[in-house]
Amino acid sequence: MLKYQNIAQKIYDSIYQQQLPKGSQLANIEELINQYQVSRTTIVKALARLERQGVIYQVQGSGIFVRQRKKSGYLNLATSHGFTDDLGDLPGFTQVLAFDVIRPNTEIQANLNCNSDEEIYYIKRLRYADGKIYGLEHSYYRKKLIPYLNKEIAKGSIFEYITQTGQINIGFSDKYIELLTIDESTARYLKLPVSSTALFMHEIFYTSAGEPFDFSTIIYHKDNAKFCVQSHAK
Amino acid sequence: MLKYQNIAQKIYDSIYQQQLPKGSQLANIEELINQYQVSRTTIVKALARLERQGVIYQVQGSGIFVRQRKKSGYLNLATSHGFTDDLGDLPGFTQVLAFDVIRPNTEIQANLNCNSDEEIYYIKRLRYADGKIYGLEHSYYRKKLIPYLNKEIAKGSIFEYITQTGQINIGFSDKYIELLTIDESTARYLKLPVSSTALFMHEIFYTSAGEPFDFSTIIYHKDNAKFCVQSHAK
DNA sequence: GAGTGGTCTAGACCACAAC
DNA sequence: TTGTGGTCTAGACCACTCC
Repeated sequence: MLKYQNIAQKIYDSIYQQQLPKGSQLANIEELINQYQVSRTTIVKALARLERQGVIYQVQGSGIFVRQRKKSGYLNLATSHGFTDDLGDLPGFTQVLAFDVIRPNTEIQANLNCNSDEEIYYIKRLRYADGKIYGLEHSYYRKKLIPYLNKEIAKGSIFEYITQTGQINIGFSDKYIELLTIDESTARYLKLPVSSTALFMHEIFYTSAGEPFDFSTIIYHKDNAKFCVQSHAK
Repeated sequence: MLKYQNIAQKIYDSIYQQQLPKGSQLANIEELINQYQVSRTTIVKALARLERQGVIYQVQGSGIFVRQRKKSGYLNLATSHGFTDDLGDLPGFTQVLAFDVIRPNTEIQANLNCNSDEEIYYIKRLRYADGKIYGLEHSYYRKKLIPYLNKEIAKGSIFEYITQTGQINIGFSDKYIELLTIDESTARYLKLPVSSTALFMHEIFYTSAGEPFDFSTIIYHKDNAKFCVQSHAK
């Protein structure tokens, strides 16, 4: 782990171990340099990371302060890798409805930037959080980039699996959100009336080398899914 | 304007002037150092900024590449200051339904971190984009932090006004998103049936000094509002 | 004016990719 | 092995806040 990441983590931990309320002032940069025995640049970089994550904010000429933590139960769209990752505060559960290797149709080809003969994992899952139906997800993973998956892994977090086994380094993602009217089949899964309105998310995840490896669409239950974006102008 | 911001802007401009397609490789860091006659750190910082904005991605050992631009018509939740700012590609229009100075109720006090006797601008606006009803917005601004506003300014972009007049430096924001069933009054404004489902956003903007200055709730028209988040793991 | 964050430099060295 | 991005250092100086 890199120095600046390490220091960012330690500062983060100390904030939440001490349960510092929003607005609390942290040690200044000079003190942090002494405390961690690194150069100024490294401290500044660690702080920039925490600022981007919504943990702190810095005020020139004044100090470093703790930012308000996001409300519990809201999925952070900027930092989360989908679902399991960010709802740690709520007990989750996943039901795998389909797990197959398929050939991509033109929509999938366009989103994953692949040919029609490439092998693709297709996974359909129903997600629960806090005992409630959270969303219905259709995912497509390129087998070429993720050589091994199975139904058991799909019950948990695929992202956790592929990153921890070193198969994939996640780089960046594009997420598109809109509302749609659900069809009969989706309505059955979400236990909602046909023609209900739901939040629809279309997302593509790329490796750190810039290759798309996951295309997913998720239809979220209108009453149970909530989202959050904490951003910073700097 | 700071060097690294300036360079980031120039690189950004050159990408879109040349209409470089996604995946195009840019000059390497050494070349950029020569081209702009600055230190390595400054180039790296400019590139980090562009990467955060979703413009480029960098691959260690390989190069710097142009990222896919977000689809047109989707409001970028991570970078936008609401509405006018980010839908530059679509013609917009705003109808001001109310413009008053009020005293905050407890909900507004909690969100703006102020007392019950502080003066607050209350602005109710109906937003249009591309000729369609986009959303109904209720905004609360602290008069203490934004001394002057009027109905004319509210027809345009309040954010543009307060930043360009130097009244406010925007620091960061919290946005919360969920779905709700609209009431009769909202339904009339949005020209939708009562009990339609709509996307509801609750947002708070803070100054760079960490003071909340704007609390807004927006009910977006289910058929016309679309959103996007481009994020980066680094 | 004293204190605090932010920018910038020049240069060394590390990590990863492509050949 | 070479080229490329990424990290880290020590130190100078700038910009802003608060007293």
